[in-house]
Amino acid sequence: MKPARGRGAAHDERRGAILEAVFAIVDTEGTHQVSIRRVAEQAGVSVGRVQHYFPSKDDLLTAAFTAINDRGTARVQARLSESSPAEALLTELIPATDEDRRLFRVAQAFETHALTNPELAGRLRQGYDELIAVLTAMVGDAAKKLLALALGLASLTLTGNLTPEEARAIVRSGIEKRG
Amino acid sequence: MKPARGRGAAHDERRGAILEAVFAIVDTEGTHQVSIRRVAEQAGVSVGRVQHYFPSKDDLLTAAFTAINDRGTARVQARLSESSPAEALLTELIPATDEDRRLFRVAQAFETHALTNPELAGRLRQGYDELIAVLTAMVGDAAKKLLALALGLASLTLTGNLTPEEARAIVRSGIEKRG
DNA sequence: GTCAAATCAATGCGAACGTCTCGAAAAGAG
DNA sequence: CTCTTTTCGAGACGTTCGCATTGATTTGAC
Repeated sequence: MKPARGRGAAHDERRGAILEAVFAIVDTEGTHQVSIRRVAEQAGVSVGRVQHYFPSKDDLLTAAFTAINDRGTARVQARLSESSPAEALLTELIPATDEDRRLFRVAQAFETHALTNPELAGRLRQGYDELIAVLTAMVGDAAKKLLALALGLASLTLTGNLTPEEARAIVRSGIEKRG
Repeated sequence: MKPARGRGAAHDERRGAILEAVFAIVDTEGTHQVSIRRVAEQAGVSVGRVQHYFPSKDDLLTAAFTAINDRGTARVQARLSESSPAEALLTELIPATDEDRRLFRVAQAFETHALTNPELAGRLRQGYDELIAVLTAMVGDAAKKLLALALGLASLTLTGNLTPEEARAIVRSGIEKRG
């Protein structure tokens, strides 16, 4: 019936593989190149399978946006038990490895996309609000300022104007001055 | 001959009108909706005219990117003669009016687009480097930090997590602490 | 005036697009 | 086993895309 679907795991696996293909395309070729056919080709599956798991292109893009958002918040949540939470949290917002760069580039692409989509815009804003709330509990009124600093540093790191090391050093200096 | 083109002014005027149509579409519907036909419709001209002024879609998008970049730097340059240049410069990086929001949304869209286009990426990086150089002459080593702060605040303003007033107040506080 | 260049509307082409339908596998329930 | 449901590959549909071509009109140089 409803909860049948194979063994259950295969379902999520195949869904995830399709979303991975979306991320790969967005990262290397930009959101413009995302099409059902192109995604199917990248994932090495048929168009029919993509349509089965994501009935419309909008469903596909929305799911991809959600997955990226979840991955980002998971990344942040994983740092909340650290000894120095604020610093760990903020440095986690700076892309360091190539894999990080991929995640951030894709995230930025979807964030831009979300600005012209009311539903996604709402979720985007809510995600940042939650992050601000968590940070405020740690560092008080400086939360928004530190978050903005980290976001700006991440952006300048993606463009190549800053190295990840520079960016993280600046984040740390920002916390020390006004933790 | 070459420099003939009507009275000269008409040429640039019509070119500019087409680019304005691109901006309007990017702002309200996103970069995905930009097509030759859609731009022509938005501008109220024929497809042929658009093709005449911009032989390929890539030419059109590159010209739009350049125009947005120039508009942004012009905005910044206009502030360089102020009494308190650093603050004026940085607050100029925060969108306040609806017109500002439009400019920044379009700029962010093109910036994201540039991340997957080597040529545009180079120009984007160079633009920020020049801005960093100007700021460094004003406030020293704090330049990168302040620029990142302003960029992050602009981003959070676009998402609606901050009001322009909040953002500008935070920029000012950042300059005072470590001008 | 002549004439070449610039301008631009109209139209067609091939490709790619999102979506739908149909039927065949595959798999779990009974 | 049978049967129902899920899975999904193959193909066609109508639309829209970027781009090229064609020819008419306008324009400035002379």
